Amino acid sequence: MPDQSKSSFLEELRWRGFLEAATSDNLDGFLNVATRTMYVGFDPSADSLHLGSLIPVMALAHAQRHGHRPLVLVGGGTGLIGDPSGKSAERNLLTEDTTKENALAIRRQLSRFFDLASDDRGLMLNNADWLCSLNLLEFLRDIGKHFSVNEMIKRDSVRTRLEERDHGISYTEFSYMLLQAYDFLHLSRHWDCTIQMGGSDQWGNILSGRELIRRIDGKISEGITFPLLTTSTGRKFGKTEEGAVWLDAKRTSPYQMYQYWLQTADADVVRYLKLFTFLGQEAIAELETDVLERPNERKGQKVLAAECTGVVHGKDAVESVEAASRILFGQWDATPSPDVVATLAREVPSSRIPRPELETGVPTIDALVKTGLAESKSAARKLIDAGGVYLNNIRVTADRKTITSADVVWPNAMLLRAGKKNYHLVLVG
RNA sequence: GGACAGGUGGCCGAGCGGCUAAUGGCAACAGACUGUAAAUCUGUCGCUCUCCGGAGCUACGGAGGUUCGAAUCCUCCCCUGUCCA
Repeated sequence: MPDQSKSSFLEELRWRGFLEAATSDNLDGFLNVATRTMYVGFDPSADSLHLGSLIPVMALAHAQRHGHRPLVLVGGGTGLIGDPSGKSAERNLLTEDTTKENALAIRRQLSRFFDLASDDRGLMLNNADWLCSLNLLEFLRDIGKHFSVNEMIKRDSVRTRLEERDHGISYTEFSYMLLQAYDFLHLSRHWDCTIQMGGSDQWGNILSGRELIRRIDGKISEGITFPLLTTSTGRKFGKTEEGAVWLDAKRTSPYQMYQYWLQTADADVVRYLKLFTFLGQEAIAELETDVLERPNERKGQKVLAAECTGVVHGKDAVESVEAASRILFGQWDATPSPDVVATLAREVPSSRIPRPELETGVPTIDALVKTGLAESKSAARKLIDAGGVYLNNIRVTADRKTITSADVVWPNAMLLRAGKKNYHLVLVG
């Protein structure tokens, strides 16, 4: 990892578009003086991060590259309470054991972005370790005393909840900001953590923590918030129709992740290159020109997809995924080698069908449902009617086609497709 | 605890005894055009079956009831919001 000066960290965040707001105008000076420890909180409700968490992850990675110490705070304690407004029953049932397991999985993923091997390079803590043993009376007396309800209810996040018709706010949720402020205080005391970063919705919480530290310990700490990312079409970044794009290959295959990045809109691609790759300013400027002058080549998207998928899943995975994509979206290969089929089988969603079943014939509709390309039989029927189903790249027409062994044109495999880009490889045998 | 207002399909939001699988908008999906974009146009959008004409089943917070017939009326319950000397 390149060793750059500490002060340029902020500059890097700035040109890459990470900076939404900062608590001080003189953060440069603050960062210049020493190696700073800076933390971001992560939610351990799943055993994997998804692309929505990528901005803070990248920010922490840049921090380490600039000589600072990233601190990952897993919200194991706050996760036990859960967000009362969230309807997800799952979240409230989180046990301490699950959050610990999840934290381990998340740690593995983060290690691909920055070094967590030694405490002085970067570290990961779980707030369950100090929140669970809190004593209510002591907490109210020592911490609660520093919070003015008058100010708390002025918070945007609280006020909208108070004013909105159908959402109230429970006492538990209202107290959440105290806990997060307390986290910051704890980290400041025990790990010399002086900076908290987070999404722009965290601004208020960050300020609370900063204020608490100032009042109780008389120390100065700072905060940085990141912009809320939306796609140019207004959709939430990192989500597809199927849900979040996860970093875990078991949840979202490298192929799917690669495809997600590849489908980035022209209007977003440069912004994403800055935020989600480690490419330098010149390299990105070059790609920007490419996107402007030859948008149809989608070079920016290709680099973005390769870089991002590469960090998470490794270079080999990228090569394999690119090969698969070439076959599916490039020239149709009527007689691929078994190698090519194997590559596809690794990257594209696939399933297996026994040859005897094919001898009797499988209705296309059933195949669509079984492969998950259609949600129900009637959906599959409608899909065929609309002309959106392809077997081995040939449109399946409305007649009731049965798939038989005669359709196995590839070595022990058939390619089923719904729409333009939903492929499913059916392996035979 | 009381008074009032609400709970309709992924979301918003109409309907307020039969013509309602439920207007409209958004989202989503497919097709055309393209660059595996965007915009636009067309179609689809509860489930199952279909000779593609349609047929059956399940749905309007939950459970009962009135009625030939209920998302619509009644009773009880649950949930949400607003207000309360």
